[in-house]
Amino acid sequence: MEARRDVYQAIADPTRRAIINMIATQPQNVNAIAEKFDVTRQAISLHIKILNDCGLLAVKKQGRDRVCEARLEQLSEVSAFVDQYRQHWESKLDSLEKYLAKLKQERHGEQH
Amino acid sequence: MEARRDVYQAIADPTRRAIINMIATQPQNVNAIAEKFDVTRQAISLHIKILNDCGLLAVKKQGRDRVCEARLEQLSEVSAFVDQYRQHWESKLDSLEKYLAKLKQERHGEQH
DNA sequence: CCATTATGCAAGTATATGCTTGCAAATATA
DNA sequence: TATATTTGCAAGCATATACTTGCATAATGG
Repeated sequence: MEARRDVYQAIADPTRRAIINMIATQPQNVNAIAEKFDVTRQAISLHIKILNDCGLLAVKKQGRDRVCEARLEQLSEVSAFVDQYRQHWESKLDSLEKYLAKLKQERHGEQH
Repeated sequence: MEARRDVYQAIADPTRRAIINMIATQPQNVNAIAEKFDVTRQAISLHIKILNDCGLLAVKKQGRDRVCEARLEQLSEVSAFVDQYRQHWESKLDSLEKYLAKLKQERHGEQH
C-alpha cells in the first residue's frame, strides 16, 4: 500500500471524503472519527494515514489522543483541474436553463 | 473490474485525466488516443470504457472508428465537493497574499 | 475478394486497496 | 500501582486495478 498517493487518489474513496467532511468543521481524534463508521478503527486509521500522507489533514498529538485537523489546501489542485473544463458543463446547464426559460415563455404565450 | 464506478474514481487515474485532457478540445478515436501513451491500446481501451461507464465521455461509431467525445458535466459533482471547502485553502492563499503585500510595502518603506 | 485497419473480448498476472484480527506501546485514571 | 483507554504496527485475505498477450470481428481500400 505504498504506491501512488496524491489528492485525486485520496478523495476517490467515499469513506475518506466522509472523514474530510467530518473534520472540516471540527477537529476530532481517531476514535471519535472511527465511531461514526461501520468499519474497524484500524481501517479508519489507515484512511487517516493516507489523508495525512497527501497533506489533506494534520495530526496533532494531545496526550494519548491524536487529533485530526483538516488541511484542505491541496484540494486547490483538484479545483484547478475541474475548473478548466467548467465551460463543458456550465454551458450545458446554461443551455438547459435557456431552453426551460423559452419553454416557459412559450407556455405563457399559449395561455394568453 | 466491475466495482465502484464514479467520477471520483475515474479521475483518480492520471492516464484517464490525460485522456480527458486530450479529447476535451477535440474528439478522437481510440487508436489516436492510444498512440499518445506508452501502454497498449487495450489498456487505453479499458480506460475509455471506464470513462464511458461513468459518463465522462461518449463514444460515437463512425464507420470502423469509434470517436470519443468529452462529456464533462459529471465533473460538476467534484466541483461541488471541492468548492464547499474553498474557504479552507483560499483563505490561506489570501493570508499569504496579504503577507506578501505587507512585506512589499515594508520594503518600500525602508528604501524611502 | 483479400489485405489492412480499428476495435472488442478473454485470459492471465502483478500489485494496490480496503478490510480484518491480534498484539504492543503510551497515556490517563481509579 | 493496576486497569482502562487511545493508538500504532504487523500479518493475512479477498477483491480491484492496471496492465499484458492473443485472438476474433467488422469496416475500408486496392
